[in-house]
Amino acid sequence: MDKADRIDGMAKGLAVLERFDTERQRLNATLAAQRAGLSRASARRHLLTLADLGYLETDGSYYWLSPKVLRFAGSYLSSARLPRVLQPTLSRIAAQTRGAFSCVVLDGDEVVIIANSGQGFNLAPAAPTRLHAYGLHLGARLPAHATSTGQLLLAAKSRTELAHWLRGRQLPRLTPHTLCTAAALRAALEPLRAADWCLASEQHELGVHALAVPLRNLQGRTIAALNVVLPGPCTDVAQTCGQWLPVLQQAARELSPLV
Amino acid sequence: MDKADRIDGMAKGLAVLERFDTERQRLNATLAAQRAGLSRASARRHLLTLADLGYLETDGSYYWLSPKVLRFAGSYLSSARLPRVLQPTLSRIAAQTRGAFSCVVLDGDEVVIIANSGQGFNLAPAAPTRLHAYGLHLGARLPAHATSTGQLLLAAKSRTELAHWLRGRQLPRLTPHTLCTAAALRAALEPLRAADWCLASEQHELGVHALAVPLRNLQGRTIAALNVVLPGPCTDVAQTCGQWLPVLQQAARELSPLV
DNA sequence: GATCAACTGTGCGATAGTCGCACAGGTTTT
DNA sequence: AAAACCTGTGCGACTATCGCACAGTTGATC
Repeated sequence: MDKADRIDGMAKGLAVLERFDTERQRLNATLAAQRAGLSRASARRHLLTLADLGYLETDGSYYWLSPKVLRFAGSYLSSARLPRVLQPTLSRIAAQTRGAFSCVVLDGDEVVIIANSGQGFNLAPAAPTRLHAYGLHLGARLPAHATSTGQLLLAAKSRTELAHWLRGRQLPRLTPHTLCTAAALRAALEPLRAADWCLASEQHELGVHALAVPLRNLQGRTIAALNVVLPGPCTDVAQTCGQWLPVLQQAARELSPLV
Repeated sequence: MDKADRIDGMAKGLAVLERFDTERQRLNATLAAQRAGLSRASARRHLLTLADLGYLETDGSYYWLSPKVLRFAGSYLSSARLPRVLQPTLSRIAAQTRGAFSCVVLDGDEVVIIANSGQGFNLAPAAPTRLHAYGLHLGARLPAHATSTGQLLLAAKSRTELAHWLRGRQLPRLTPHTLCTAAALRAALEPLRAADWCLASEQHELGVHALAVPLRNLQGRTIAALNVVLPGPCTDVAQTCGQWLPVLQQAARELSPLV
C-alpha cells in the first residue's frame, strides 16, 4: 500500500482501542501511552475521544471497553455470509449431539471464532456450557499453531505461503505437547493436506482435545474450519474420530455449497 | 468534553467503520464518502487504511467488514464483568426451559444484546434456533422504545433523565402497535416503574412478543434487562406471564449479587 | 465504435490538526 | 517533608490530512 494513502491518525486510534485486550482490561492514560507507544498527553486525548464516542467507559482515571464495541461484531454477524449460513447448521448438530462446536477463520497468528454452537455437553442444571468455561466465546482468539482448526487452516496454504507465514514467527509453548518449532509444525501439517481432519490433543491446554475438519467452498478453497471440543480424556483416538468425524464431515459437506 | 482534547481524525475513522451496518454491507469509495460526510479522496484513504489494518476486506473497489472486527467483541466479552457472569445462568435457564433468552443494555437509542441463550424453542433437527431467525445475535441492536427490555431500561431512568432522553428523539413506527409519541411512551413506562416486568406485544415486529425483567445490582441500580422471546401467538397474557416470569425473575435474583 | 456517465487513482498547496514538551497541581508512599 | 507517582493543560513546531482538480478506466447506451 502506498504510504501517502495511509491515515496514521486512525491507525493510532484503533491501536489504542486494541490495547484493551484479554490481559489488560482497564487502562489509565499512563498505561495506554506505554502500550500504544504514544506520549501520555496524546494517549489521554485518544482515550477521552474514544470515551466521548461511547466505545470506552471511564471513572475519570481508568478506562475500559463499553458494550458499544459489540456494534462492529453485530454488523459483521448480520452482514457477512459466513456466520449467517453457519449458525443454523451449528445449532442443529449441537442440539442433536450435545457437542461443543465452533467455527473459526484464520487471522494472522490466530484463529478467530466466528460462530459457536452455544451449547456444551451437559444440559444438566448444575453444569454450565463448556464453551464458555474455556473462554471460547464469539470473537475469541486462539494461537493457530496450537489448535486443531489452526493447523488445518495452515495446512490448506501452499508450501510457499506456509513458509511465508512461518518466517520469523514465534510459536509459544503452551503445554508440553505444543509444536513450537517451524520444523515440527511443518511436519505435523504435511499429513493433514491429505487427511482432511485434525485431532489436536492438549497442544493448547492440558486436558483439552479438539477435532476439526476444513470447510471448503465449491471451488475447493478452504474458507474456515469447524471443530468440536471433546468432553473428557481422549483415550481411544479411533473411537473418538468414529463418533465425531461423521458429524463434522456431514456438516461441512452440507455447508460447502453455501460458503 | 474539552474540544481541544478531541482527536477528530480517529472519530472520522471510526465513523467510516460504523458505516458498514446491517443495511449497507458493502461500500465503495464513493458510497463511503457520501455516508460518512467526507470527500471521496479522504474516504478512499480511510478505507485503504482500514483494509491495511485488517478490519476491512476488499476486491479493489468494494469494501466489507472482515472477521477481525470481532476482536473488539472478544475483548469485551472476556473482560467485562456483565457478559461473563450472565452467560452461565442464561445457558442454564435456556437448557431447562427451551426458551430464547437474551440480555441487553441501553446504548443511546437502542438496546444492545450482550449475551444470548443461544438456543431457541425447538431442538428438532428441522427447526433452526429462533434467535437467529430474528437476527437476535450478539451485538445486535434494537430500538429501545419498541422493545420490552428497552422500555424497562427507560423506565429505570429518573423522570428528568427520561425527559432528556426523549428530547428531540424520533420514535419510528415499526408496527401498528409501536408507541411512537413521547406521551404514549411516557404513559406506558409509568406503570413499569412499579411492575418490574414488561410484556411488549408486536411493537417491534408483528407476531413477536417478548417478556422482560430488569437486572439490578445490590445497590438497586438497573444495569441491564433480561428477556425471553415468546414462541407463538400470545393469546393469554396471564398464562404467559405465569409461565415465564418466575424463570426470568429467579434468574435476575440469582444474578443480582454478581452484577 | 463513439459518446456519455460514473467511477477510480494521484499530485499538490493550503490548512487544520496533532505531537510532545514543559510546567503546575494533586495524591499516596516512604 | 520529600519522593514518586499520577493528573490536566498551554503552546510552538511540525506533520498529516483535506479536498480540489486533472487524468485514466470502465461500462452502458445509442
